[in-house]
Amino acid sequence: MDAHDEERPQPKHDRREELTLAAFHVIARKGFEGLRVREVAAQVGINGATLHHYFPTKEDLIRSVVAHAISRLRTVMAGRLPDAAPPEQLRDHLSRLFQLMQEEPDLFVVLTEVNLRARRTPVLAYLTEQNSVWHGMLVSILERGISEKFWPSDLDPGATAAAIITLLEGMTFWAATAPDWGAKALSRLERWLGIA
Amino acid sequence: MDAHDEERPQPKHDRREELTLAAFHVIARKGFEGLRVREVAAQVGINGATLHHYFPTKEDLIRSVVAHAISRLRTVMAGRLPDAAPPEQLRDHLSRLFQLMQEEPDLFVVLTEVNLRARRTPVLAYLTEQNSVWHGMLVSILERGISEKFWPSDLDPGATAAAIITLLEGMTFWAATAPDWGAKALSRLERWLGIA
Amino acid sequence: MDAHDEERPQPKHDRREELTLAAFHVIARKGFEGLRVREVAAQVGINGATLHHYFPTKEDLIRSVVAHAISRLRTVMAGRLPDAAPPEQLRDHLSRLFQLMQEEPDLFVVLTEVNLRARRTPVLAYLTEQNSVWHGMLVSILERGISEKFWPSDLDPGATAAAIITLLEGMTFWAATAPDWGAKALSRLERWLGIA
Amino acid sequence: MDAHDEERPQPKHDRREELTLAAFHVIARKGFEGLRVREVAAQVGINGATLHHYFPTKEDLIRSVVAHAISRLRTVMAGRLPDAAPPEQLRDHLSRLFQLMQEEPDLFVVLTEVNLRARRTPVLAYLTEQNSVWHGMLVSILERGISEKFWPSDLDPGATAAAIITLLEGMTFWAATAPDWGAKALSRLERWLGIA
DNA sequence: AATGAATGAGAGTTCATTCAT
DNA sequence: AATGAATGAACTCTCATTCAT
Repeated sequence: MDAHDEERPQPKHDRREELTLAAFHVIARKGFEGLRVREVAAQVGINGATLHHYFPTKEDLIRSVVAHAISRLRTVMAGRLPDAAPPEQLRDHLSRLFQLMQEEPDLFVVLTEVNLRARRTPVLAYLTEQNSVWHGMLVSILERGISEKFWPSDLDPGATAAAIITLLEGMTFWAATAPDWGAKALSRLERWLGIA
Repeated sequence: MDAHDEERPQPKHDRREELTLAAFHVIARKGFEGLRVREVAAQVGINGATLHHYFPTKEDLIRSVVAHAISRLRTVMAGRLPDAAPPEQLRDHLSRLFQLMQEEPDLFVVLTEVNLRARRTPVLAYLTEQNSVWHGMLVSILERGISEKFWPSDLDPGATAAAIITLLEGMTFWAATAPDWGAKALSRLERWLGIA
Repeated sequence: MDAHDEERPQPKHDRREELTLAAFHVIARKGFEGLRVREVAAQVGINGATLHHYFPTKEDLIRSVVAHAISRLRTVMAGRLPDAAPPEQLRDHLSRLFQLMQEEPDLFVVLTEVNLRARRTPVLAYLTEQNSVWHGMLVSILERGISEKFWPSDLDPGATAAAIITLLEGMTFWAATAPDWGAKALSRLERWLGIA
Repeated sequence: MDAHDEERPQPKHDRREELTLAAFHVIARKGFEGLRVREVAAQVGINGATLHHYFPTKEDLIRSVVAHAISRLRTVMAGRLPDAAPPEQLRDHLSRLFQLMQEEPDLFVVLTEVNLRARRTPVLAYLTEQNSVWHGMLVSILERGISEKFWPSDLDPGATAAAIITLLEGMTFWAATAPDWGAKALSRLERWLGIA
């Protein structure tokens, strides 16, 4: 009796999502260089012109992809384990990110593309700010850990946060190419941080 | 017979270099997405059609850019201080790379672009192999350092090399965006490695 | 049975008029070149598809606009002062037309557009015939004026009517651009006709 | 021996002219509404893309057409008979314009199209200024004629010039539709001006 | 009566590449 | 070696129109 209820959950809003995801995967596979609105439309099974019904402009579509990628990342990055000890929080954070890299390498490919593009398209510049937020979050974890004596007081939180981010950022490249190196680099980092 | 040889040292070879460099900078500024052969030609002061005399195909031009970028990198990466102690060698290696990032950020922007592209264009795949060479070089330095008691024997050379590479690779993004963070991350790494 | 008749006087006929007027103003502002059915529909507050309920085709809409413009013109051109002397009739005719130009310049802009288009769209060709009617009307006034000795017998009614029409037609362009020149030209004409 | 000299007088500059003329005729036949760059290119026998080699943009092509039309008009309007008496000058001016209308009705069709468009495209607004120049020229002829007693002193030069322009402007419409009316209107005007 | 979704035909424009000179 | 001219294929985007609901 509710069998056909599932056939179409959100009759029309689906399309925007479908298109965004399709574009997302095209970018992951071919880069911005290889993004063709017609292909995206075709993958969803609609006419190329119809895509413009949902995204007036190619840039609008791209913006939607970027928003999707960032929100996907943010979901995972969101601070968890609020009551745990700082080292535990940090390890949790790193392992969750690493797991995401394994499970959704495309996400990081796209984010890298976007990062590169952000340098020239000011509209996407707020993506760079995202890093500041990330940095701030790590610093606060580290500072708490220092004040709670988990880490020595001569550990510079800012520099350490920068090192963590830099290393993770670098792993992006490897996620697809040489995943084992990524894992090794991460475990090495965790030992340096004393959270292995 | 060699009197007029000095009049024009590399009459035409110059042009290939000029074009390669021009293309290099266009890619750094606008990415592969924004590379137009006409613009490259114009920057050198020749007609777009003439470019095809030197590079029959756009891909040929790109290949030349990639070769240029890699050779530029290799020059700096080439092992120096053969007689120095391993920690010294490692520090020298890192500082030279870092210096290059400061002085020629474009080089790393282009390398990142290429890296991304290498995933889909098999022709450029050999760039990835380059990383293996780099990794091997670091491993050999580390192994020598361990055997000479500069580093503890439980330091995994492979993982540490991976961490170093990953962190440096990640710095690429920051070279232009937040150079100070890069410096901080590097000094943090050097302290971890005990070579600060 | 007619109680609820007053609730909505012309339920749907209104819409046709609304749309016609909206299209009329779009043409006046942007010409045929800039006429978009969607914009017309939006100005009336309905969906673009709905417009096709009232006007199956864009051409149908245009035809309605033309009909509207002509009927508007005809209302003013309709012979008045049937009992007045011919010069009086002529002056009345001219001044009424001139007043219309001042008050509704859009009407003449649209008519000019239509005139231009009529040359290629035979459907609108009957607009040109309209001029014949106009010409005939002027000739009859002039002939009556000659036979009643208001004008000399050597005044060629056909040529004079043609001159009047031509001059008024030319004023169309000026109505918006340089209204004072139009007034001057008209008073000059009236003096030539001895009806100033 | 010089037979093949005539084959190609201006090897390349021809094309711009060819294209301008082709576009000119398309506009005359179908209006701005019906101007398609591909058709223009085809009429000259070149690929649609090649047109952009000469006119980067459709607007550039249109501008060239407008410039052509205006220069064509100016050539004829240029003051001649500098030593003749004012009435003679005026008659010459009118008859030359009328002749042009007969011989090149397309020119006036295009000019009307442009005039209409000038109202919305400010770039073409200088076309309207052209009328001021024309008006000034007529005023100076009339003023000279008045001071030399060819016309009564109560003839308002400004108003008369406006009437002349207006009437000629109106003839534009008729040039193609009903040429005989144009001729009649003109002769009527000449009699009013006493230059018949 | 009204709509959102969808479409096909085409528009202007871009671009790497070719070719005659 | 160098060029201007030319091209074909492709791209994004527009728009009147249709259709199921």
